Amino acid sequence: MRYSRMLGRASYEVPHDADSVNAKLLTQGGFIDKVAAGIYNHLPLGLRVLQNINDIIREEMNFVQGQELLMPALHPIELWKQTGRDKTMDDIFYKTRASGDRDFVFGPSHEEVVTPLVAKYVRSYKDLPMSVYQLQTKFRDEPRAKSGLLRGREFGMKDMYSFHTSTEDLDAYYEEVKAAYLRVYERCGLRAYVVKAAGGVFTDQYTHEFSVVTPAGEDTILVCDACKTAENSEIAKSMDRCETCGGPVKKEKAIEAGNIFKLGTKFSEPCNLHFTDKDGQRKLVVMGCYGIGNTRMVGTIVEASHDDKGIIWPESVAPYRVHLIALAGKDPVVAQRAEQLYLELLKAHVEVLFDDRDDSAGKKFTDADLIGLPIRIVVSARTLEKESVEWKRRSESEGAMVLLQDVLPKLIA
RNA sequence: CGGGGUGUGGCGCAGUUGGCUAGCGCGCAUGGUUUGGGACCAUGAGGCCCUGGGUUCAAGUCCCAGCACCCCGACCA
Repeated sequence: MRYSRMLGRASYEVPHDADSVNAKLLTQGGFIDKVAAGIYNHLPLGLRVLQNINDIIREEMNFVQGQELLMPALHPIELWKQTGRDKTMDDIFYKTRASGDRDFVFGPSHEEVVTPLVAKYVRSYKDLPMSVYQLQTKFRDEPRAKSGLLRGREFGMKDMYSFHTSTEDLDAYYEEVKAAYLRVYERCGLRAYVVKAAGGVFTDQYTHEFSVVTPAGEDTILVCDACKTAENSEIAKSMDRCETCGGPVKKEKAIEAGNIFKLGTKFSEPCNLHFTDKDGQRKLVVMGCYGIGNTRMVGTIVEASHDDKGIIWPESVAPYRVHLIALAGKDPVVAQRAEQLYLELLKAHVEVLFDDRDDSAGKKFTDADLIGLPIRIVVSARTLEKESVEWKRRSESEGAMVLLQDVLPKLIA
């Protein structure tokens, strides 16, 4: 991508309403744009990050036999009346009235949609277990949207729902998903811990949260590095030994980046989701649900991975791998060699952002640091004297010269 | 939903006890000089001063109401 053509540009001015590191850096870097409190445009650069995260999530959900589908964002209120959550979740609904005075809500979650859906197809124990997921936009009228992408009123979420013949089967699957979640965070460059949680509007018990350690976190957790588990400090007051393995614990600030619930028959009952078991008896399907806020992940990664100059994207989610900078000035040869290298990388399908603007070196370096792509490659008169480029990683302070002819092999290797 | 703060070109801000043509920096456009860590000079474009009422000869400025955004609480992926 040519930076001169891209929608969204780096800015030195800090938005006056940027209330957190992720809001500030993502806005200045041209990744997101605020439309209203908790509602954002995901610009081309930001969407690429989100898509990379989505790809990782998809791979891990597919690995645990999740099947991707897509449910609607608009729900007839009747679906929610079935479970009574039209009342209990009333305060977070965005509602709308369609012609004929029919009421709809913008889905804050999808149990009320997925359970009747699955009930249309599941008849026998032979149809179970089964699990489906989607990447969808959720709408929740948060009393206080804030912190950039960390708490929105409209936000992206991967929600998966699993269906089982017994609690034992659910328990086993739950552990598989827990492991898959930890892989998602690890692949996104985050240190996450499993935290036992108290539940919420979804269920009374059996829930775990995934907390990512970062100073910007709102929660304080007590973590155990030995077994990767943690306790919320509100629940486990002055604990100094890990409950699970007895190892030492330490206090950390953390962001909740996902959670999983054992729903049991809470939804299968009101939604009439039954199956016929081996013994010929009609029984309720046992359910679990599993959520990761994918848009929140974008913000979380920035909170966890930045310095005073800007974002430092982990390679796995970076919007482009290479930031190619041409310091050509009025020298047509430098411009041409940089252009040549850009085309060569493009042809080899290297994800490259090419700063082809007619701007000073300082501005280009500053912008590159802000945007935070993993590898910065500079082509200038100085580097070309040695038939080379300067190659510098965002995570390191010093670069090195690399021969032009070695650039592509080094990237592909 | 309680308490506090802010609203002025695209962005960040200033604007005196109400007063005359609403400023500054960044960005943008044109020309020129520059080019390895946020370049410089010149010229120029761009403004329902959040909205609606009111007070006044006169409102960006004062009063009332509303809306939006931010902060602190209660709630959450």
